Amino acid sequence: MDKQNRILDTASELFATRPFHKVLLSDVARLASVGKGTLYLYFKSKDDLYIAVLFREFTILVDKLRETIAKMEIPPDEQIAAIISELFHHMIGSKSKFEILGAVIACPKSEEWRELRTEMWTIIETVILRGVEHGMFKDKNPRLSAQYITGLVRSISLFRPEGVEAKELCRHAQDFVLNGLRESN
Amino acid sequence: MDKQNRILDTASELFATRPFHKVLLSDVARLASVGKGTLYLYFKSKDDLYIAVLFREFTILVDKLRETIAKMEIPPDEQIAAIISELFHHMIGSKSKFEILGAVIACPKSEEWRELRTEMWTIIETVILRGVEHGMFKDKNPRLSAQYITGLVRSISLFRPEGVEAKELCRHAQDFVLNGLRESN
Amino acid sequence: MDKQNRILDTASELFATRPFHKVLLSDVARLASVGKGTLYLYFKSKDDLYIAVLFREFTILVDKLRETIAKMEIPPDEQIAAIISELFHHMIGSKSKFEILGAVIACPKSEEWRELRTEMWTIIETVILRGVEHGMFKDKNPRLSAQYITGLVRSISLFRPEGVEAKELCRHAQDFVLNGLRESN
Amino acid sequence: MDKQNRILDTASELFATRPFHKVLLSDVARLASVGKGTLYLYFKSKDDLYIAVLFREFTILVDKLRETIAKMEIPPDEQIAAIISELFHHMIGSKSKFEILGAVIACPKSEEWRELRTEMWTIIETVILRGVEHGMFKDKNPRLSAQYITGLVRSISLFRPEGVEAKELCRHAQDFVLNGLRESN
DNA sequence: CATGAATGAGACTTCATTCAT
DNA sequence: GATGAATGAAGTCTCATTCAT
Repeated sequence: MDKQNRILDTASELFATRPFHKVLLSDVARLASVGKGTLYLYFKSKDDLYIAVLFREFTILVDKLRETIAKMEIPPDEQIAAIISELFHHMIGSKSKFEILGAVIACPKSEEWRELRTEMWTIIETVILRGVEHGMFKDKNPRLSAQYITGLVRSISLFRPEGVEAKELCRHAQDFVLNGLRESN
Repeated sequence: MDKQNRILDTASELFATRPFHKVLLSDVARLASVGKGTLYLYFKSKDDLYIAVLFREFTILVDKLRETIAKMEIPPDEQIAAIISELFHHMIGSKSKFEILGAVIACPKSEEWRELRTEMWTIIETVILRGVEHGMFKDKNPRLSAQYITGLVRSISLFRPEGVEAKELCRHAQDFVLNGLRESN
Repeated sequence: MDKQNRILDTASELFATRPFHKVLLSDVARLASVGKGTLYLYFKSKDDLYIAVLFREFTILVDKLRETIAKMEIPPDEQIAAIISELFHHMIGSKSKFEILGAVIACPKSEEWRELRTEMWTIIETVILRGVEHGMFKDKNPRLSAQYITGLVRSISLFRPEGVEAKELCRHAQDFVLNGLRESN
Repeated sequence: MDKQNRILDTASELFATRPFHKVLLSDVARLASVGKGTLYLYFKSKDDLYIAVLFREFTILVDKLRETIAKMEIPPDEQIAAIISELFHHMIGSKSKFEILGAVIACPKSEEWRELRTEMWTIIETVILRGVEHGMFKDKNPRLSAQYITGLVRSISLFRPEGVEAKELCRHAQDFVLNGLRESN
């Protein structure tokens, strides 16, 4: 793997495990097996590296979501379920990503970021809208619902209750969301 | 006000506005109008102060929730709506709290913390359970639903979509949740 | 006991056990059971307290020596032996005093100090001189020999060799010194 | 000279001239013409630097002694005289070393230290033993006598009496010690 | 007299960043 | 491009000293 990616991987791991100011660039360099100066060949500063890490993490997630939707020709409710499953597993799959995605907040309001975040929600929103068109869902503001989904999944991924199987957890969330979306009466 | 609280207030304000390592203890001291050394009379270290701030912030929220429930003799669904409203306004009321509550994660798993988090969810859970008993809700795992609610509110508070009134935002979230909880057919 | 002496005792103990900058006035106050401000009623500063401690320690030693000589009407060589014994036991009696007496160096060259140190040596010198008058010793510079005695005792008190009885140690030193003093041929 | 030694030299100078807590690392850095952070590349802490300084100082002395003995094929009594002279001049040569050697006490009882101190005394002891073998000295415990010598020299180096030439001072000490060592009757 | 909460100057130390190799 | 020894600005924290009670 090239140096830039070795650095990103290492930094990703570290930023995920501890707060920003506890992540030392010397650690990043050592664990990535590069010289400390090398970091500065690829990233302007520690902040820059941090942003790059967050951006890559987030991009990966959005790409996954996009793929999930793209390759499935199935009804909207099943797609929502699939999205939730995807988000959920992405989160618990690498415990490390929690901190990072939680930190997204801290990110500057650069256009890039807004776009990426927006894209994530738009993907979900689109599915909901299809459901509404099919008369399957009823939602006056699908964009908000899209946000609910991400927030909700984040919550249970982060503070995963003990004694509940991942599968059951995921299923429960799917039911809750679909219930919330469905025309109730 | 006593010094300890002056310090907590100031620190709360600062930790909320900028990342941990950009918060200088000299600033905290100056803005709280106390000597730098005084901070150390009340808190062992910067980390300790940070944790104390988070804890107090969280405690305030849980207290509010507890009160909200206690003083209302109304049906469970309205209580849920009230809780969501409370959470939502608490969050957007002080933009400052976002960062802090988001950071709760970073907190050590001390008993205190687990208890407080658990209590918050238990308060919500209890209301849901009452709804289930009344035949109003249907929920196989109310604890999870409690978590959904907090996660969901967090999400829309943090990334509040433009062009949507707070009231409408809140209302939409209430509908979504109540829909999700209600026996759907 | 009055506060001033409680403070001196405590400080003496602490300054003896650790280097100056590791002795905290808050410790002194706590262990002496007085308020921190009280220290400043009796001593101008930390340095002042330190000097006072050293001075008292040293005064006690010189007083002891003076008494030892005064009450004995015995030959000079036995007096020298007695002095060595006195010094030796004073030192090992309170392990604590080592550090302090070693630190005498640091003391300002105030008259008081010079006088006290001089007096100690003069006491010993006088005994040697008597021995010389009796034809028992031969010494061209008894003041120096007096210094040898104190330095020599200090050395073996501080780095007391293992496996050697105190009594034997003392005896050996006495022999060495007396040998050194005696007209050798 | 390499940076580590520049730092040690500077620190040696400063620690010798003033008490520990009056030695500022910023001064050390400035006088050694290195950055403040550089100090920490070579020494873990201020304490560590201090210990390193003491150790080097002491090592130099012991090396000198060793050389003194090694290159002389002369009778034991002259060797003792040479040792005393060496110790004496080393001490008064750099007034600075007093404080340092006095502080040896404070040093942790690490093996290194014990060994070095032991070696110093062993060097002297060995010479005395040779004297005993030659029937020139009589000493039941040469190790103790070795300690006397160092303590005694320290004493007169530190509190050097006024009006006495260095040469005479040294000579007197040599006589005293040799007298003490010689079979007296 | 006695106290100890409060102070703040300034110490030690860290770590992002640079630059000669 | 790659390195890591060197840097020094700036942070956290300590502790002698003060002063209102």
